[in-house]
Amino acid sequence: MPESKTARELSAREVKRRRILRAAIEVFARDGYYSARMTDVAKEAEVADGTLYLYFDGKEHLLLSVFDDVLSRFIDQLKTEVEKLEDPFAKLKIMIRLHLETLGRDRALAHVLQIETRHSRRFMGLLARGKLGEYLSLLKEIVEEGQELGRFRRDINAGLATNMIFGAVDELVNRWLLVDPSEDLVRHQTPLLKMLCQGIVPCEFHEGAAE
Amino acid sequence: MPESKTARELSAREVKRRRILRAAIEVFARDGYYSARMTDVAKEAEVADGTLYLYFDGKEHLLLSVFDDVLSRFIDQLKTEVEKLEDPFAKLKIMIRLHLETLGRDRALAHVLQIETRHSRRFMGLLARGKLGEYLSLLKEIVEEGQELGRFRRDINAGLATNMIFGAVDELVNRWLLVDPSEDLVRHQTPLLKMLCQGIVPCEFHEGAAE
Amino acid sequence: MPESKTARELSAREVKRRRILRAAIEVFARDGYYSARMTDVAKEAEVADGTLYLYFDGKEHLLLSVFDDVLSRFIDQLKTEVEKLEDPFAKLKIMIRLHLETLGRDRALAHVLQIETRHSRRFMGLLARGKLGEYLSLLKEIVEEGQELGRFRRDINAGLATNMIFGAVDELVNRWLLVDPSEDLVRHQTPLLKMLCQGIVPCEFHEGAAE
Amino acid sequence: MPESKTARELSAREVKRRRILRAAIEVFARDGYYSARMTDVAKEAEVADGTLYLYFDGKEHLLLSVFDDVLSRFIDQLKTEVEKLEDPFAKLKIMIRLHLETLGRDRALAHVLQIETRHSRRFMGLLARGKLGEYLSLLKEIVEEGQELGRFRRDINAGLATNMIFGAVDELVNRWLLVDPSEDLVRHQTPLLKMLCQGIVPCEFHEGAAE
DNA sequence: GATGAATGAGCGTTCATTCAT
DNA sequence: CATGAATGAACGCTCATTCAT
Repeated sequence: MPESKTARELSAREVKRRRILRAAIEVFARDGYYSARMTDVAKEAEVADGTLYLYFDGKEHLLLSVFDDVLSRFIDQLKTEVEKLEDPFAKLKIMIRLHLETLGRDRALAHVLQIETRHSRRFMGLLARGKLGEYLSLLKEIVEEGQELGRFRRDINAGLATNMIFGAVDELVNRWLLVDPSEDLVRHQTPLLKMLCQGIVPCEFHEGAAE
Repeated sequence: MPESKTARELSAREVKRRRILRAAIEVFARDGYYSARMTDVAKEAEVADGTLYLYFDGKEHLLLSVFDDVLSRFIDQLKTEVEKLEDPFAKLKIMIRLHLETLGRDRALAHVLQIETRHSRRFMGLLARGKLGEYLSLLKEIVEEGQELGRFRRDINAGLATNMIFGAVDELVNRWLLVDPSEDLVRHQTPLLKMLCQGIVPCEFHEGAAE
Repeated sequence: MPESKTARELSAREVKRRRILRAAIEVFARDGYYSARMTDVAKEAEVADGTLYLYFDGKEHLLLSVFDDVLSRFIDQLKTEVEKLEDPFAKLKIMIRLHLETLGRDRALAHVLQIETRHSRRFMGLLARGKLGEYLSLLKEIVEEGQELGRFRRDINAGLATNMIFGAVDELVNRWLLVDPSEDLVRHQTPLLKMLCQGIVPCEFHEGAAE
Repeated sequence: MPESKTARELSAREVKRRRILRAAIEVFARDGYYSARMTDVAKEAEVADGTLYLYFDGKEHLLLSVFDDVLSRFIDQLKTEVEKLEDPFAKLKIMIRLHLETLGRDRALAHVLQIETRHSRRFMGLLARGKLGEYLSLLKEIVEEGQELGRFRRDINAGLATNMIFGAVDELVNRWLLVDPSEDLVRHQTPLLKMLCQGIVPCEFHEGAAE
């Protein structure tokens, strides 16, 4: 019976699924996850309320699916791009650029990923152990590879470095969303990368600052 | 009328206010802001439900007050400590240490500040324009002062540096809360500071990485 | 058009109808009428959801049909057996025996008939005016016949006697379902019949008890 | 704190509780348990929707409470009356009379007890193990006492006799509700009692019928 | 006839907030 | 000031039924 479904049928289902996810992004971004009503998501997706539940297990699962779906595609893209490169520094550069580009071109999505998905410990725990963890692993691998090649400092903890890089980028997106909504997010890419690589203290003072 | 209150009366009021705030921290941390019920906060504070509204304007104001109250005291402490110091680098160091210490000694509080207060754009906007903004300004001033003195790189954007520093510390606290709950938060202080100052790339490669 | 159907076609339809009815009995018994979902009945009957509506007008009609179908066959059987007998007492005996046997061999069915079909006045009214009324009439006829022949007391109201007999048997089935699920239902047949016939008071006290 | 409640306060609470229970009886009787909406019960009781939940745990608990409350009072009354009497036959008589009188004077209540509370196995199980079980025990004790005194047949099973008596009375109430709504329920008391005591077969035929 | 994806009306329950005491 | 009983708006989810294929 499932075999009788043609590719076109499956695709029709997927199309509707995407429409619902997109609607969820818009509505969650507009009203906030808690204030958003499922009926409004349905309206935005132009389906009946009940239809949402044919595609997702409930409101929370819908939010989780937005996150996973987007991050899955993002990670796939990232891997493709990263594989083309040799230099860990270049890899790091492309990761930051794609991160900023992806969110910078879709405010609603950025809003949902940065804010609405972080509303509870339980939910953040789910994310951390899911696709987000995968993203961070990818980042960490690049750092470690760079350390092995001697391109990145060997005396730093790779996990901590990953943490700093992600924290800096993440916070940048937050500022963009909350404080400078009109600015161009990607323009910070180069200066941020440079700062992450070189630190904020000139080399001649590294000794003193190392203390 | 308020003037007729004696110091002891005011203090009694303040004591109860603090008790409610502490109760809110515990309950919000335990149940999450949205799941937490005002009646449970009242129970924890050992006051009647209605009494909460004699001290705070509502649930959201209570959360906001937790944030502001804690941050106010934190900022005061910070200013006192920072004023004692001359070296911008030392100032930065003390800021990070106090940040990690303050949250590291109080998980419930950390949880509320890191997670529960970030549930919506509107709320985060409020925070950013409030005490959090003050904290970030303080941080930025230190960076700028360091730049003027030549202790920090002059070719970086102070705002962006502030962003990076805060993002790294903030993310570190997040990881501690969500992933390594048993670890000691403060032990990352020195390595993180070093990494922020020196970057992740050895000085000899700075040219290449600066690109 | 219906005439053009061959016997085999009708039979195929009837087979599916029966399969759905049986599925309904199982699912209603397992989950209760209100909690039962039509989709589960369909699944149990191995037909599509929509197919149910080609055979029955809806959920309530399905329940009603279970009742009517089973009772129709039961009444037919009863009439056949009763017709063979002359003695009203023997007729009463066979009725009680068949009643207990039929339900005693099919818990799911018993459950649906005893409990699920009695959930509302409207529904019970429908039943009382339908096949159940027919069953009670049959019972009443036997009582009246017995009275005419002098085998049953003439000074009792036939309707009331019918009521007592049915009530006693019905309640016996209920106890079996709810309290003694493991017991053998039919073994009560003889003692119950005897009690219905002779009462609970010894003949010598009938005068005093008649009062 | 609870001690500070005066008798008048407790009574005020109890008064409201009763008002809600009465409203539930009316609404459940009118619309049926499943169709009845809590908001209508609230409206009938002239309280806010939420108030219902300050007195009862939910819709099902409300129904259960109707049953338990009424039956508790009924059983208390029954015990009082029964204690005054010596003769088991007289005790049986008063039980049947009170049963028919209590329900006969309150159709809505009768409807809820007879029909709406019997909507599911789970619910009937709850009832059987609760107050209803207590009522049946009381009845059984009377039968057993009568057997010991030789007033009731010693060769019958007391449980089965209890079953017959209750079944007959219960079914009588059902008929009254569903078929003869205008009739007087209590007028059947004496003939029913007589029939239960003497059976439907004249004494001279008892031998043959006993078979 | 058979299918099963889509529909959308319907409701029990929660809980922040109020206000009479 | 403090209390806590009462309020009532708000909404996620279910599932019987329909109908295009």
